[in-house]
Amino acid sequence: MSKKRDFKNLISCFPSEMKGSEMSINQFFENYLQKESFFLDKDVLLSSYYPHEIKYREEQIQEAANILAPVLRMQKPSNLFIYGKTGTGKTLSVKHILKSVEELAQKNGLPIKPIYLNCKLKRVADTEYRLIAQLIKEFGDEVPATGLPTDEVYSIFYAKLDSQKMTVLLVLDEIDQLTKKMGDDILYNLTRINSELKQSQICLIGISNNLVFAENLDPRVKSSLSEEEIIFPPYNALQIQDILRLRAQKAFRENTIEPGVIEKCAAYAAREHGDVRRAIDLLRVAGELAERSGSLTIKIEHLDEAEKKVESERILTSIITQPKQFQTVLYSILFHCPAKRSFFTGEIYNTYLTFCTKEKFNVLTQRRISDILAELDMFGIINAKIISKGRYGRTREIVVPLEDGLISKIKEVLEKSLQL
DNA sequence: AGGTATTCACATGAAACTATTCTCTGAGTTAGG
DNA sequence: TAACTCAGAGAATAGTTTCATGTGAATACCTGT
Repeated sequence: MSKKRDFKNLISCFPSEMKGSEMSINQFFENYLQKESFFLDKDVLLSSYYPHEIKYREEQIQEAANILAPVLRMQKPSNLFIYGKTGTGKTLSVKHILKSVEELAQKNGLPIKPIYLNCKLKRVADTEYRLIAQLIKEFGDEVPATGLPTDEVYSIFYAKLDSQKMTVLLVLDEIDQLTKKMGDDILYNLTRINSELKQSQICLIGISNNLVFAENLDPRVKSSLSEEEIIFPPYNALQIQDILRLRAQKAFRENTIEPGVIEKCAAYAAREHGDVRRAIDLLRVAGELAERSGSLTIKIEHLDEAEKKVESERILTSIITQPKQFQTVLYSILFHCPAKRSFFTGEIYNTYLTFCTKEKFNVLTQRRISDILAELDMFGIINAKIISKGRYGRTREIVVPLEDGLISKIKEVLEKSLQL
């Protein structure tokens, strides 16, 4: 995806009269090669990068390690629950611990199996069935994607798990997504697994970025799931600066970043509840933009530009991955934009109706549109606030917070996708 | 003037339905011995 | 008789519909001054 984009940008750098001439392409590539890149190692700034040390999380890691340590003596550790906003290093820290547990286990020949699953991944672990199916896969077996009763899958899993003595450390990342969709029966079943097993045991580690997640759980589940809890506080601006500097040192050549850039980048992220991932992403994009524009250093302008770009790209990608009806509804909203920026549910439903009849799409009920609007709000594409207009009813007041340029870009994308 | 009852236009919840994809099972069919 | 084919029953899942109930405050209506 991003490679494609890079390529497009490369091409658009040509003066148009040179396009198609082979000489100039060679020339261009040669120049490109000769010019020193900003980046020493771009991977450091990718979300897949795995740092050796995790700064400002020593305390939490130590605590988690204390709780999980009994596993090395083949005792069952308490189930653990980890809270913290996005980009506060939860996943990274847990993976870090898992890795060292795994290494130790391997060295000493202990039968410990750490498993990490992200419950948000669509079609991987976002339902009860798939979660168990994925676990079975971890044990090197396959189970059909559908057609089997869930209990059947459970018993296969039990058989697998109990076939030899072992301790499983099961990490469920974004566990709130699981219960949001399926209810907390799944968690209840998971916590009960241990009583079904004869020789093996399983220790659950739940990760959630919803701080009040456990509050609305079944009390039985809650007590057994969160025997221990760790909270990951958000990083403050200074800490983010420090982390960014560390990464930047590895990623960029010396003296490529102008003073103030890191500080501003950190400030952006601190504003977004201390999300470091976001900050790192921002820095990378700023670097790419600076390099492309031929600048010698990364300036604050590049950072500002990067922020816009990251945001609009986030929105565009989330739009194109949505189903047709979502796009249709969004198009109905944007239809009157930017002339009009605020709408009520009824208005949108009406434009949606006329639009659908005109294009011969099948029409959904208002009930469904209401849900779709709520979801669009969650994505941050629109701002929907429920207001009461007194005698004139209760409705969502929908505001489109996007810039005009982005709106027309989105419209373009939607028209292509809906084949208008 | 002040209080309360209504009323609107949806929001929100739960359950049921639809279509798709896939497995499992058992009856019927076929080919080889 | 073993192997193969194929239809039908059952499941999981995503997306949706149907039905029922909830809701905040501007207005209509009433009450007492």
